Amino acid sequence: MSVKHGLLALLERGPMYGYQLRAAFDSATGGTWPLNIGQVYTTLSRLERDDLVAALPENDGQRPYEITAQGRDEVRKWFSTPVRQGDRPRDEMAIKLALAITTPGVDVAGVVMTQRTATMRTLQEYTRLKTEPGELPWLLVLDAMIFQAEAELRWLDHCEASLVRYSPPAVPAPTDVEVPR
Amino acid sequence: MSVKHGLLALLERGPMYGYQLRAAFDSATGGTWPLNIGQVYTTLSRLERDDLVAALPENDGQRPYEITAQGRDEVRKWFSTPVRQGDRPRDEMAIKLALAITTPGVDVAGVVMTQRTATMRTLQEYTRLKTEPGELPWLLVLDAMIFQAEAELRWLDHCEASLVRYSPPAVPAPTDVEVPR
DNA sequence: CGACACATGTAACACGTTACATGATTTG
DNA sequence: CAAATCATGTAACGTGTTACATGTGTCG
Repeated sequence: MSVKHGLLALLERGPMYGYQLRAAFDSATGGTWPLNIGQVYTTLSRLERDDLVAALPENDGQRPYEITAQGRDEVRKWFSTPVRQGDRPRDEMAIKLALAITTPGVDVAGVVMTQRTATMRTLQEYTRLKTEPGELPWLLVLDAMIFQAEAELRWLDHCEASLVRYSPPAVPAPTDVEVPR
Repeated sequence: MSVKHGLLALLERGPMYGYQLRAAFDSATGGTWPLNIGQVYTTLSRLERDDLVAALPENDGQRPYEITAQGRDEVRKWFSTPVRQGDRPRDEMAIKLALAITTPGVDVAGVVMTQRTATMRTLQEYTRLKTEPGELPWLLVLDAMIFQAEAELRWLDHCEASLVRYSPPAVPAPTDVEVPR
């Protein structure tokens, strides 16, 4: 529902057409989740169908939309309702790890390490982006991504530690035992 | 793709039928993202179509599926490939906040506060669940949720602080100024 | 002119959710 | 027997992605 409500919120600033909406969305979120132009049009059609936006007369090949009263209601509701845990999509990494543990023949530590490397790289890229100038909304989005990536790293480390405790190494550490010869 | 790959990974333990798969998935993830039974069947059909699983002969009204060699390949690939930032769904809260800032007439601090309360409650529930016994996979999933919620809380506080700096209160704090009477 | 950006749209597909229909088995 | 649980499946819908088709305007 992020795209639907996002476009709707953008239209509260005034009528806009598809391309403008995409540009505005991408700019507000700093291009973190670039919007496919095709989806803008399909979403606008659905919003129009539900009477949340209305098409204005075509002009110069451009087809601006304006938000309706019902659309404004929807936006107000969106902003005043928190995102609940149940609304969120499944956390793929959490699922992957949970299943990796109980799937025979999977190198769980490897899975953790691979993800750690990838997330680390992502975090570095975000940190680099932080040094560049930007508007407040985009800076906060960036911070959200950074906080999230840091949390994932902490979690991965925590998992690594738990796994060691859970399944001690199959091959014991070498000791000073007499070897028959 | 979490469901598709999740079911596939479960089938590596041995053939299972729909109901078993749902139970196994829910148990592994501690019921955090309960699986709709309808989706299990539609997903199984698609997996069968793609030759990642094969249906075994029906028995007692139960229709178990077994994973194919191609399916095993897919699972191996899933476990050895990290979840990239671009794979993740859009962060609805981040989008909401970014747009709230630039949408006229929105009480941004209110949006932050509402979310903070909701996330706080969620975190408390997770902390309570932590005190109950559980298997390692589910405990780690729970930890992932906790780390995530904590990160969101930190982010929300960070946003609140940034917003104060960005737009100082319209009504200045009361001072000891002479009031005409 | 040719390439590129702007602009709109459609079709097909993947994934996920909900609701519904159907039947077998178990249990109070 | 009636209700609940187990078990399978289908249909319809919502959301999102990709690819494709089409046309206009601008600029080197």
